Amino acid sequence: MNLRELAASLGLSQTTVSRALNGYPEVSTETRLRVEAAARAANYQPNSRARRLATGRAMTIGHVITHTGETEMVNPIFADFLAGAGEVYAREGYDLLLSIVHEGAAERAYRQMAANGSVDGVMVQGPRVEDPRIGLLQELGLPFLVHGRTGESGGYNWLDIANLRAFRRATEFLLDLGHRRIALINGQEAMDFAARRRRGYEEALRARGIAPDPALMSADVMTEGYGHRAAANLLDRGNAPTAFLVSSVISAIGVRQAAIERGLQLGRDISIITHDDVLSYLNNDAEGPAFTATRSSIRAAGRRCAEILIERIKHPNAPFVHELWEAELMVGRSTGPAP
Amino acid sequence: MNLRELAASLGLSQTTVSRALNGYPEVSTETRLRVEAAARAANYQPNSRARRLATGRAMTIGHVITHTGETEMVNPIFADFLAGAGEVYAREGYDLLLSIVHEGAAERAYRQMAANGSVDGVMVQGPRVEDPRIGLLQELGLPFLVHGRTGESGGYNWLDIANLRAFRRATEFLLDLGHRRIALINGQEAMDFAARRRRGYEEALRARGIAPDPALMSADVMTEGYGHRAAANLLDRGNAPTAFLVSSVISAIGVRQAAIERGLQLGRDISIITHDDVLSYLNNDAEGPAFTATRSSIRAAGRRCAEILIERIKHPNAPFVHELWEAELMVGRSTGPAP
DNA sequence: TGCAATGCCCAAAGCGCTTTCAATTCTGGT
DNA sequence: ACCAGAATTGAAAGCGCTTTGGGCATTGCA
Repeated sequence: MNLRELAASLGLSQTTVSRALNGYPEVSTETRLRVEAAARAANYQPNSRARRLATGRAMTIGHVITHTGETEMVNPIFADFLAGAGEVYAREGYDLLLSIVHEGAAERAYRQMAANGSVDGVMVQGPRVEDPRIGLLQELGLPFLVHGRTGESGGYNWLDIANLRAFRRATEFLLDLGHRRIALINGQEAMDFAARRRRGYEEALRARGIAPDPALMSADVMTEGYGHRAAANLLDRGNAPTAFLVSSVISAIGVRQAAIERGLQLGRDISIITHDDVLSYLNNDAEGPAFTATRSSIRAAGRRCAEILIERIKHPNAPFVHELWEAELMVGRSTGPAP
Repeated sequence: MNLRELAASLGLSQTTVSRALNGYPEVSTETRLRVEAAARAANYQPNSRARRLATGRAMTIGHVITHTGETEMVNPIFADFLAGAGEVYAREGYDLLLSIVHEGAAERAYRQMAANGSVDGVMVQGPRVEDPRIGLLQELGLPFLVHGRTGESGGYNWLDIANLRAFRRATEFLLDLGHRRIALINGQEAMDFAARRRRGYEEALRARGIAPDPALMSADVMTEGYGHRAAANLLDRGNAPTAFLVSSVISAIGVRQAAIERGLQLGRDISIITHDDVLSYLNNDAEGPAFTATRSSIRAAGRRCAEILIERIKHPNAPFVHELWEAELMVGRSTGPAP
């Protein structure tokens, strides 16, 4: 059933039927009701391809997700972020076009989306300290929103969590507990969030007169194995750290495992603070938080990011939106006074 | 730049330009080369909205992912599955339309995709033993492929792993090591894969004259917390199991944690076998597999599923494809003789 | 040389909507 | 009874592409 047939069956023009269904005012209430009833009865659904061509809007938002490096790893937090954003898209009538490509192919993916007209805007995730995507998208004139931000955080919309403050705060918390040798198990520091977290960590140490020790810091893609490996190395040396600051729960699980294998008890012999994105399948909250953590829901971020992006698409010339979310510090059972 | 302008700039008709770019034979090689060069120079990209309307094909595949139950959990294996499928889609020129909805809203999502014409086919993941989606999609006449299968596995395409055999094999492996009290920490048994795994487990036990003990079996959404809780309960009772068979690495991490908290050493005091979907961020292989596991890459499955689905879209009347993959049993450090 | 078969290209008709512009009918005010 | 203006409705022109149905040269064959 298409519009023409529906119109014919009602003895009306396509124009009127289209207007009635799209809520235009110049249709009498009586006809509108008749049209709506008929549409429902016939289970009429406007053809989205035709509508998109006619309106020039794609009613679609693009997410380009890159997998990193040799491991081809897909960051698992994307699933929860997408779930949050997807909720809002569905509510607002937008589709979500997902493109998972290797890092090097991202630029082509964006260019294609822009030239193609298959999306009205794109979501940018996991920005690097210097990220070519920002400039590219500005040049392409495609509305976009960055979850996170780059060093240069001026001329575009972003939503970020206060990574620096979160990690400074977490470090201070450990310092207050008497820890002096605190390790940082960070994500890749080319990523903006990781660079900020490191700065927060270093600032807190320096403020107490402790010089950051490069030997206590590592940075890599945040898998469980990486957490395990990095912690094992540190714990097996002389002068091992008494506390770990870890950038993701997944890596923190590896760190915990390394500690346990060495007979160390969490919260007594060793302390761990992790950043917790509140992933649904790694609930840190189950029976009281296992890990002390800086916490901020990635899913909630996804929701809000979608809202801001849609707002931008509707009003491309509105002033830029910058939203900075504080992470909360949740005290769990993985921290305690320095031994 | 659109087709008309490009054609005008070349002094050719739209027809010829369109044919030249789409590889139709009735264009002279000379003109084809001229057209291709001009298109490249002008960075011409056909408008996908117009093309879709004209061809009637959406060149898009829909994935409807449901989140389950109260926790609103998004199964993390979807990210890797999508990455695999996405590779193939990109290669074949298809887009991936992702819809993440609450379970109850899935039917509407499918109906809309079908009525709307926004996709050429859909991928169905995580089927239940009886899954209404199969019948719905058959009725809607939308090409689809099921990753997994249902009890009724006849009239549709699917790709599945041999869940029953994998878990029978794993159980036999534990029995051969002398274990007699083996716990099953399964996924929700309304899900087809979990039901089959349970049958494999029970078959293996019965074949050795051991009656399956309901007290040793549990089934739930496979989070880390669930694994921890279930294992803790079993270990704290009298007559605790000496081995665990776990349906996902994430839950297995919880099980391991519970064991360790009780001073048990993996592979000596307690054995764990898990199913490993080879998630990129939970590499079980890092420095020799930590867990003994039945293993099958979800990403490889995603790739193959995409291929089969696209094949189906191209040839809707081809005979049904059923592909059953064996999972391999990888022996790691988490299993040993019964104490 | 004549005629059918190719080869190559074009005009125009869709695809199924939205939207502009115009026409018609109804009002209310005079 | 007459007319401006509001209220409704329709015809038709796109949106930018693909594809059908020719048309005109050129070639191959008798």
